[in-house]
Amino acid sequence: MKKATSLAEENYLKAIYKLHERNGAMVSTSALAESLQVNAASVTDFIKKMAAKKLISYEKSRGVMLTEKGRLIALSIIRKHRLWEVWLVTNLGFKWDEVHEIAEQLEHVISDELIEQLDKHLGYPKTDPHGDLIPDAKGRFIKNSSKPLLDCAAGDRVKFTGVAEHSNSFLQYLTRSNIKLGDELLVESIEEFDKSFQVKINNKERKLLSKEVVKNLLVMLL
Amino acid sequence: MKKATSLAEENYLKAIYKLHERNGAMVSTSALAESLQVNAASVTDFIKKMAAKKLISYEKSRGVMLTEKGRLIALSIIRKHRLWEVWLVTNLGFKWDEVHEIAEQLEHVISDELIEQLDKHLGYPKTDPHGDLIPDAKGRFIKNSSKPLLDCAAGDRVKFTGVAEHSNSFLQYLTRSNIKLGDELLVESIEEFDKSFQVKINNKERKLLSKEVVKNLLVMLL
DNA sequence: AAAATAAATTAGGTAAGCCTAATTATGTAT
DNA sequence: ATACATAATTAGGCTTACCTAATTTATTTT
Repeated sequence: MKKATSLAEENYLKAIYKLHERNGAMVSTSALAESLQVNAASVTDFIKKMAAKKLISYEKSRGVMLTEKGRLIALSIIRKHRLWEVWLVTNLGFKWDEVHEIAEQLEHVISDELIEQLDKHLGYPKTDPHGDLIPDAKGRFIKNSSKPLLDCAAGDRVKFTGVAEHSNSFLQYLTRSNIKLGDELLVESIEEFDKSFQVKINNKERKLLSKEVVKNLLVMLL
Repeated sequence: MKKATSLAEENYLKAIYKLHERNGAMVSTSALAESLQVNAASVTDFIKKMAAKKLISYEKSRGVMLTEKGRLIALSIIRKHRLWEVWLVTNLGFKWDEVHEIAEQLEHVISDELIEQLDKHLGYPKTDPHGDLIPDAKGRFIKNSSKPLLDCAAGDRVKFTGVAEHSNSFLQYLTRSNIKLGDELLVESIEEFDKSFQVKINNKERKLLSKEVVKNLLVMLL
């Protein structure tokens, strides 16, 4: 029951995975430093050690990428994080904007048996409370075809399936606006000037959503 | 959300609490070293720092005791550990001999809100899967009057409420012997020579239990 | 292309929590 | 009370993961 990967390594791997997912290609020292809230010099230090362990590949002054080994560990952390989030929301009654910090701690608990039992207990969920996909035990996703609402056209009927922005302020804005995962949205019109969207939610309320909002709402065409 | 008490401190506090509970009075450096599986010199080092933080009182070469502050932290860790064990057994289907290591990790997750929600979710259990009492959020126990079966007399009818020994081998022995928490035990006879007990379980099976076993079975008179 | 700016790296340090080896206290037996 | 054994402490080191300051490398701007 010895720890193969330290807490810090797990956090670096997760951060690299997420930064790569957002921006593609190599992840820079400064991006990592910003994301992990540590000094860039510490990052340089640390990534050298991780490269020596073959968790990442590192091109000096150019950035890092996950190796397959590193990618699988990152995905297992993400899997744990998202399963715990599901549990916190569905079993303990937390709100979607309250679970991140707690899941950040729970994700580091080590026990394959635990996480498989948790998965089973939750009924093998495919997504977390923010609509993010949950990889399986082998790091595989069931990809879906969601895209930003911003990319939709007037007249489109879509289902709200996830968020591209996970800040509490955005999640709380959606909660206050009574927009929930799974809601049906009808794009009634798009304002040319500022790309704000007039939408009808669940065939009931009408709402005006700013470009900043529609950019961060992920939807699937119905 | 900064950590007031480090992981190591939490483990020292818990170990001191448990050693004190078992042996009373001051806890020695060597007992702590043995319990935590670290070198005695490391313990001396560490307890000096903890004493400086007023988590324990330390009398050089004599041992340590928890301060009220330290005791409350120790109890909060024990509370978390036991609540998680209840969850692992009742919700995830683990056996009573499979939960300790996982709970050792979960007990360090920090969130008062989480632990109170968990407590509620579990229906405010008073004991963990081994019959150990769960302190409330303020560190208070509802004391019960259990004692070792060894202290009982022939003819006593008792309920099996807990174990004094938590090793997996003992727990597994009980499982194999089909003796579970809550079972009713009738002491039919006691062998004078070796203090082995002939008991009848739930008014059905007869079993012979060695002194080593009856010493570690905690029971309440019915 | 040179100069200016930004990003990354190197060098040298720190704190936490552990270690071994050497020394000092304490408790026990004679 | 002295000698012996055991327990505790001190001294000096190590590793992990961070830091600051100085330097080097890469990217822009002029």
